[in-house]
Amino acid sequence: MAALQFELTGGCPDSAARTGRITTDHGEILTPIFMPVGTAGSVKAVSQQQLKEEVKASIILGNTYHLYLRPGLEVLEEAGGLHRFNGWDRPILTDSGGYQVFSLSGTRKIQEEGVVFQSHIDGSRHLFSPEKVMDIQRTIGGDIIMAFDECPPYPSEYGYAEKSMHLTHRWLDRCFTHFESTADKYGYTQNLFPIVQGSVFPDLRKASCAYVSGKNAVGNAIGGLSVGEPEQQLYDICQACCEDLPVHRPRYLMGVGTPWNILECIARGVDMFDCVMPTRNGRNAMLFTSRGVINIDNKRWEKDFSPIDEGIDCAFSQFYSKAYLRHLIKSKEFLGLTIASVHNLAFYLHLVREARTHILQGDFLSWKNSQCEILKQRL
RNA sequence: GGGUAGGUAGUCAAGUGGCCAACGACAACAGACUGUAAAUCUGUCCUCUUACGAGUUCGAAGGUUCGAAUCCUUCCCUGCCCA
Repeated sequence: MAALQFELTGGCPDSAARTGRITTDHGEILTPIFMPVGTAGSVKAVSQQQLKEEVKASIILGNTYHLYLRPGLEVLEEAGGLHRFNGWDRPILTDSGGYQVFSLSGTRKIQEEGVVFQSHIDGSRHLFSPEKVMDIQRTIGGDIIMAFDECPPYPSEYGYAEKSMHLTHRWLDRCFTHFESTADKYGYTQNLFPIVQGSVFPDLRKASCAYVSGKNAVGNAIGGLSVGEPEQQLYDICQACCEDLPVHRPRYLMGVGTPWNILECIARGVDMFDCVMPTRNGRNAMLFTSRGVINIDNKRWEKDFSPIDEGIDCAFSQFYSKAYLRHLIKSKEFLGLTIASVHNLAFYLHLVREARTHILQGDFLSWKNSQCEILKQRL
C-alpha cells in the first residue's frame, strides 16, 4: 500500500498537453481523465456495472457534504468505506464540500473556524471545519481527498477574492496538519490534494499556486473556475495555474466542463476533470456527440432512427436510436435517464482517450482545434 | 317520449353582466444547466406582430344591455335517470 504515484508518459511539442499514469491502491488511471460525479455515492441513473462496461470510467467522485448527511458516517464506517458500500472497487475521489460553500450560499455561514451549513434535507446545522472534513473523508475512504476550500462566486470583488484565498490557505494548513496526524482507515493509502483559488485575478492565482505548490502534495487542484466567468477567462486562468503548478504532479481542474472546455484545458496542461454536465444535462435531454450537441427533446429527432452516436465504443450509444431516446425522455421513462447519462459519460471518456492518443501521436493541437469546432455545433 | 346536468382555447377544467384572450393543470414547442438542494428550472402556447398593438373567440342563430363566456328565446349535441 503506497501513496499515489504519477508518471508522465508523453508530451506534446506544440502545447502543454501531456499523458500520464496515476497509480493508486485501487488501480491505475491513465491521464488525461474525466471522472464521473457520483455525489451521493452513485452516479445518478447509472449503475456501477454500466460505469465499468459501457462508460469505461477508471475513477469516480463522491461528495463529503452529501455522504455525511446521508447515509452518515456510522453507516459508511461500518460498511468499511464507500468502496465496500457502493461496490466500486476502482479509485474514488471525494470532494470536500468546498463547492457546497458556493452552491448552498443561501444556507451557510463562513467563519475562520469553518462553515456552518444548514442541511438541505432537514434544515439541521452542521459545522464543517478543515479538521472535520479530513475526518469525514477519512471515513468515506476516498483514494484522493480534497482540501476544504471556499469557492468564491463570480464575479467577486478583488478584496473579497483575496480574503477568501487567504482563508482557503489557512484552512489548507489545517487540512494537512490534521490529515498527517490521522491514519488511513481501511488498509489503503489516501492522498490529499490542495486547491488553488484566487477567482479571476492573475496575481492572486499566482500567489495561490505558489502556496499550494509549497505543500508538495502528490497532486494539485485548480478550483473556483466555471462559476460563470467568460470561457476565455477560464482558459487564461487555467493556463496560468498550470504554468505555476509542479510539472511532475497531476493537475486537476475541478468542475470543468463542456467537451471543448476539456480539450482546451488539456492543451494547457490539465490531467484530471470532473463535471456534472454529462449526467445532469443528459437527464435534461442534452446529448454530447462526436458531431455536436443535440437537444434530444427537439421535434427534429422524432423520426430519426439512427444510433445516438455510432462512433462511441458504448453499447448504449450504438444500440439505441435518437427517436427512441427522445420518446423515453419525453415520456419521463427512467430508462431514458440512464441511456442519456451512460452515452454522455461514454462520450466524455471516449474524448479523453482520443486526446491521449493524439498527444502520444504528436498531433494533439491540430486535432483539438478541429474537434472543438465540431463538438460545439448545435445539431 | 319525459326529466335532469351540461356543452369554454390541443385535452381536462375555472369563470356565471364590465377588472376576460379568458385562473389552473396537462400536453405541445423552445431555452437554461460546468467540484449535483436539479428525472430540475424558465419562456411560449387563439390568429397576425420582435414588441407596442390589432383582429377573431367561450355549441349555433337570434335577442336584451352602454357592455355578454356570463341574462332571454329557439335550435343542435352529450352524460345520467325514468318510460
